[in-house]
Amino acid sequence: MQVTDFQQAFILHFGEMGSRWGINRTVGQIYALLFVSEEPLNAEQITEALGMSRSNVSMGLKELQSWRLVQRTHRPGDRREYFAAPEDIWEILRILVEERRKREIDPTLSMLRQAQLDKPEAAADRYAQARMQEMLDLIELVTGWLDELQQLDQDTVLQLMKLGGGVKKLVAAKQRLAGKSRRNAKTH
Amino acid sequence: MQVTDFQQAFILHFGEMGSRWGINRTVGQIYALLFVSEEPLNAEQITEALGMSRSNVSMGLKELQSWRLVQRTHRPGDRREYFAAPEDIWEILRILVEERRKREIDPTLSMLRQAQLDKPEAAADRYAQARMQEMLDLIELVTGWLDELQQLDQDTVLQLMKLGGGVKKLVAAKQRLAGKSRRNAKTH
DNA sequence: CTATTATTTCAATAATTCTTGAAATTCCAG
DNA sequence: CTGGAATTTCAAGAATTATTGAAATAATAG
Repeated sequence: MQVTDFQQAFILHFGEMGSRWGINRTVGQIYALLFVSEEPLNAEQITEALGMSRSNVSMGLKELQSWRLVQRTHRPGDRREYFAAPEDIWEILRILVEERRKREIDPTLSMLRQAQLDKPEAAADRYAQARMQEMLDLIELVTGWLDELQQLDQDTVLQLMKLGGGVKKLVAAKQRLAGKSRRNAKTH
Repeated sequence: MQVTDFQQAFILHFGEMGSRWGINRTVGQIYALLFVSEEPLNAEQITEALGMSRSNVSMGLKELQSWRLVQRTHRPGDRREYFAAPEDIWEILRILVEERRKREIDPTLSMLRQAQLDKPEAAADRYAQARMQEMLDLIELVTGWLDELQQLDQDTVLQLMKLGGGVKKLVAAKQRLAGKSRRNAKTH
């Protein structure tokens, strides 16, 4: 297996961006290669295409699997494993959001929730706790919303995004309706 | 300056998460300290509170400034600089989104756009180009939408997020209206 | 100006992360 | 089973990144 110059530019870019994305160069390159390859590739092919060691490829694939970013397949009469990026790019985005959230946000959520169980005496600590509460509320709001977006069908999300700033009118309209029907109800 | 145990838990957590967030331990700790401190702090206070070297604090503050995540202030009759995290946590989120986008996404957007200028002959390259186009379209859709969200006033965003999955009905309603008014118009 | 304090830069070294080849393990056809 | 191919693990070395103290620079009070 040999990569073309056209593919190479993409692969090298992903390798270099890798460090900013929290993966290493190897992992970035492997993923880029799989992403632009029409057919699944086995480890040997990846090794040859990228010019890195076989063990490095093995570790890189392992990491990509822990991210759920590659699918494993087999060819009949061939006991080697073949790897591919998911075909659907929305699926890739969904997985990325989920995994990054699990690694980069959830641990902090736990810590922030834990901190709210305390009942600090000192003024400095009470201020700190209030700040942490603000952070916790914001993260819960945003991640909760992402959860709901993920439940939606793709077309609704697409329409919402294309709507862009136009969503303001819709939300305003909704507010008026809600206000009307709640005029005699208890607000919370 | 000395941090309390309550603050310490938060600071150490941010230090450890730093590597996952693409900043180093030092920078994470400095930011955490500023975030939970009611008053702005000078470099000397930070050094003492976190038990790291003065030069490390200087570099860390420099990096946080490049992220626009700290504000510099002065006290009358004191020529030292004082640093603080922005008061408004939405502002912090907005800046984080902007800066991460600038560092983690924009370079890739450029590369993907560049790749679309090619007119590859080989089938493999044509497939690769199509995949890059898919990626480009998705990133442009999402970042374009984030841009529009940032233009909106905070209350609208808050309402939208609280709406959660309920946005589906709204979008569907909007679709019906649009369909009606476009029935005799050219679709694009 | 000058002395003193505040801040930054920089080169060294400490710490961490990445990459590799060799060895160990797993897998399966025969 | 057994032998060889496929894959993973691991320890060592390479490369990168983080941290520090010392020196240089900048800022300002007197």
